[in-house]
Amino acid sequence: MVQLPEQPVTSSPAPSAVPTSADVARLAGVSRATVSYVLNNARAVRISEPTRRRVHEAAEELGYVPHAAARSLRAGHSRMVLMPSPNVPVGPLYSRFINELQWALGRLDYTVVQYAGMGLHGDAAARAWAELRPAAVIVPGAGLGPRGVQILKRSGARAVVILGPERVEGAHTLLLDHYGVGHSAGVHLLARGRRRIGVVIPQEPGLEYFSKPRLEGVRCALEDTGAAVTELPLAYEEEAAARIAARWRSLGLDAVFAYNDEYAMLLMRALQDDGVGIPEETAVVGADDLMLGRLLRPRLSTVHIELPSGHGLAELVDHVVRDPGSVPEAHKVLGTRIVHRESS
Amino acid sequence: MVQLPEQPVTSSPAPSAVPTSADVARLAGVSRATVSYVLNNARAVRISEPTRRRVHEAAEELGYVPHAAARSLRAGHSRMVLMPSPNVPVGPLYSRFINELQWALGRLDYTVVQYAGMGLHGDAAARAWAELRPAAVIVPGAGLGPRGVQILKRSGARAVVILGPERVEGAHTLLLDHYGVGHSAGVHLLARGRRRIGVVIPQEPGLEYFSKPRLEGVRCALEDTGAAVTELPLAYEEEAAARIAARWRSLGLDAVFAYNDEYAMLLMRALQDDGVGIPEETAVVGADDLMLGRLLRPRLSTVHIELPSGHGLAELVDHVVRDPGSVPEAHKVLGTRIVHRESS
DNA sequence: TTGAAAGCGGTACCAG
DNA sequence: CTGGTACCGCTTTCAA
Repeated sequence: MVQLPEQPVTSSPAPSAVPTSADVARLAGVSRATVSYVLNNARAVRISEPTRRRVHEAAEELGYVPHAAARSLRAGHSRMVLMPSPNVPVGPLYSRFINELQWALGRLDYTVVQYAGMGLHGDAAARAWAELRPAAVIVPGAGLGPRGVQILKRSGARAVVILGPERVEGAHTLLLDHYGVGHSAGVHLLARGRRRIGVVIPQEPGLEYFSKPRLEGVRCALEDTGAAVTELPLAYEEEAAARIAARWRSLGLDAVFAYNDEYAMLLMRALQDDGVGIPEETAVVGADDLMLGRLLRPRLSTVHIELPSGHGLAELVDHVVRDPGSVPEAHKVLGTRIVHRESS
Repeated sequence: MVQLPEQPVTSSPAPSAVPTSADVARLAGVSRATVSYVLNNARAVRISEPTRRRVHEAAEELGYVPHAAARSLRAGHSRMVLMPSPNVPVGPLYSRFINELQWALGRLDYTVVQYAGMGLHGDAAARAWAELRPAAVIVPGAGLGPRGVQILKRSGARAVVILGPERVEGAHTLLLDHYGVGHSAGVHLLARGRRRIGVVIPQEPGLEYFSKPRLEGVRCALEDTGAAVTELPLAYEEEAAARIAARWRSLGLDAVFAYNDEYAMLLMRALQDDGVGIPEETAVVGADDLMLGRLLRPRLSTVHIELPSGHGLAELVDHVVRDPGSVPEAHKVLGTRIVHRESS
């Protein structure tokens, strides 16, 4: 057997070439199989201590890092949980939830990956996600239909969990009850004796998925009560708020549901600057129960939203991955409750 | 040639098995090579129109989605940009920047992936990222040293860009000048005639990477001026702020730099509730130039931070990926400037 | 205890 | 114009 001089025997490794397990094997003087056994602590097979050491040293010296794609290709499955990142600005409430979820999934040994889809919609997006062959997909918001779910399932996703406004065939849905948010606010304002209620509609694109059901919830709460709803389009800018405030008295409203606490702060400030008394003249209710609501004067009444715990969702995902069908398309509804402070 | 009855000829496809390009080929009655050519619009090869149609139909019928791992394994490289997601709560400023960056990279045909590392630190984290063989890595914050950079580079990353407080050997660094944020605030308060300056230190874990350099910046600005700094540890809770406010006059401070606008709002509210005059008795300066600062009364002075445009950073990444070395370890410093309003 | 070899799913070269 | 085939890097039987 002739030794081909692929590389000079000097210790300088091939420059700018990514080391593979074969390189490690060569350097350690063993086979690739042995390298795999050692680095994965294979329990089914016993490798002598000197060999283990040589392999580890070789791996260390070369700076070897296994290739995840090759591994999961061979394994036929991965432990990746894919979460398309919403391309709308998300609030602090939601990002805390995401953080918690990621942490909990990490503890269950999943690799959580947020995927920036940029503008892909519906089935095209689903196809792009499916290319990564994730074990599970967690989709926030609307935009994924039954077809998309099927694409994901057919390409190996064991769990598809949707955090959205409505049930989707084939997926486990956690209903985010934005309708209920508006409903709570409406009921509350009604109980406080208000009858002409404004509802802020954010003009920022991407928020309509949330704002429309919230509006609908208010509408529904007021049905057959003699109270009326007025839509108030509002961009998140001081000037826009000032314009609304300037014509406030002509609107003749005695209450406003401001979509969330941040828009509530924006509008409340503009109203106060124009001398509108809160809550005497106009009651204000926000949503999300952020810290800033407690810091306003008067303190802001708000709709507290009970997101599922990231921990709980992580366990749901894990259950479904391990045994799809064991959890029966559980679509839970999430709680909302009014927090009455001083602004209403 | 005998036709083996692998499947009954009924249209029901193999259940619960992920279709591969081989399945598509079989169904279309062509070879895998042809399938690949058709689905990738290979320009070097001309495939007859009828064949193309058959392949597309077969792919459609099976719900075929290519396997990204297999593809990039074969190709030897990917167009993935990996961005470890910071496990500290990020503000709206930063998340807007991230969004913009993801969008811009998407336009350049990169697949942006945010990776939740959960608790992995330094080299271990770098190794976990390297397993995915990304074309580029964008690391926010500190925590990645030269060794980690080398691990990434050795495993094929063409670009490593760090958004952090200090230069790291081997990586392209964009210095986020938190030191400068504090410095701007200090200089401003000094110019307004303040001499005894408090600096809020958030107690939330993970924020020390930002708060320490900001504090240092204030310290440095006051050096040899006879002015003095007092550290004010503060958790993001009303009670904590109230406790500080209660002993405020005993602290004898005439100004405070509140880390950012949110902490500024928290503290300012507590001070006002205790009757401390702002800015007469105590000047308050925040940072980040958030909308909420403009909504406070008095309006909040703040340090505006000039983040790089996501677009610009995306182009930097792209340049480095296409020709590493063409961009000389560019470490740019980001601008800060004071926005003087009413609270100081 | 270790090594040889067969694939996982795609791509791209080379023949036909 | 299309089919055969050799890889990419890794795991995992099966033999030695």
